[in-house]
Amino acid sequence: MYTVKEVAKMLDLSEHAVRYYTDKGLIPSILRDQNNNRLFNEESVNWLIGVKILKQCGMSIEDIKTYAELSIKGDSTIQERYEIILRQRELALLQLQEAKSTVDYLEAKTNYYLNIIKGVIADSSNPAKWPLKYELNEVWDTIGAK
Amino acid sequence: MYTVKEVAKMLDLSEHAVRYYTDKGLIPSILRDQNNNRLFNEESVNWLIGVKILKQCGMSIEDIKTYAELSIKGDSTIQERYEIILRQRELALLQLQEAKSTVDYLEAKTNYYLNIIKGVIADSSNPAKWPLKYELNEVWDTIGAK
DNA sequence: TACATCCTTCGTGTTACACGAAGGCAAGAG
DNA sequence: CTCTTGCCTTCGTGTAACACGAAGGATGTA
Repeated sequence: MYTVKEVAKMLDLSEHAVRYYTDKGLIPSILRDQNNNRLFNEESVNWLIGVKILKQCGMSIEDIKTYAELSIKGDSTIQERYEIILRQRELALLQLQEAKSTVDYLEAKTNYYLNIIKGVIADSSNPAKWPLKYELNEVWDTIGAK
Repeated sequence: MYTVKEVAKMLDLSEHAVRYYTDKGLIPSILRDQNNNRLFNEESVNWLIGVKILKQCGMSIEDIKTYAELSIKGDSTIQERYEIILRQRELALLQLQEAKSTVDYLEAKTNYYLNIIKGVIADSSNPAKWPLKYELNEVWDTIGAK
């Protein structure tokens, strides 16, 4: 049996977050002691782990709750759960693509700055007047145009 | 000269977002007509493009504002801007790693469900009692353990 | 007994907008 | 010359997922 503080430390979550999850009904097996303090047994800890993982996958609290409720209902909901995970996977793939473009863009931008700092681009014409446009012309047009 | 509606459509932003950015001071060159309507010239549009890109890179409005203000100051701030972009690149790399793990996890989970649905795992012992733990034992322990 | 430490609930603050209300201005229809 | 339409404005509240702090109860120790 663990307290909020203990599970928070165990799972590297904030105590606020742990209370928030329990209050939102994401940990159905949560217990209370005689002073109304939250108590986590092994099952509750496992639920919390599941919630944490699905959150890291980008699922909203609402969706996680839906998914958890389906899990409780048992095998008859497996198809439905599968479809939720499928949709989430599609989202994750999109996010992966975006993360890649972002890294590419920022790499190009660091190189752009490195060149300026090293003096490779000696003539920075009129940067004070069009600072962002200047960068856009140099970097964004080549990278941001995909 | 473009109205809010026009730039919003041009850059695929919501009108709400465009007004929000101007109100936050991210578009210093923004103009107003005699009826106080926002008007965007080419410079303002370029600023807006820059803001949009940095937002996609995961920068907060505050950080974008800081960066924009440095840009206005001119060449003397190049080093500082470079360091901001460097830090942002580190963040982006982290996010890329997370995105990869998330995709991996969700791929494994879809396969897990596919196996169940295809009946490969015939004995689902006591899933109603430990639904999430069941999944955790099957999938998370292998993937989530990194 | 006093204090420190844990827990609780409750209420507000945060970010980056979304949304709707209420109203100003201009142009075309009748 | 009004009426409607359509754009724009500001202002105010709602949202997600917590963070944070206040106020207060129960417990343990000096």
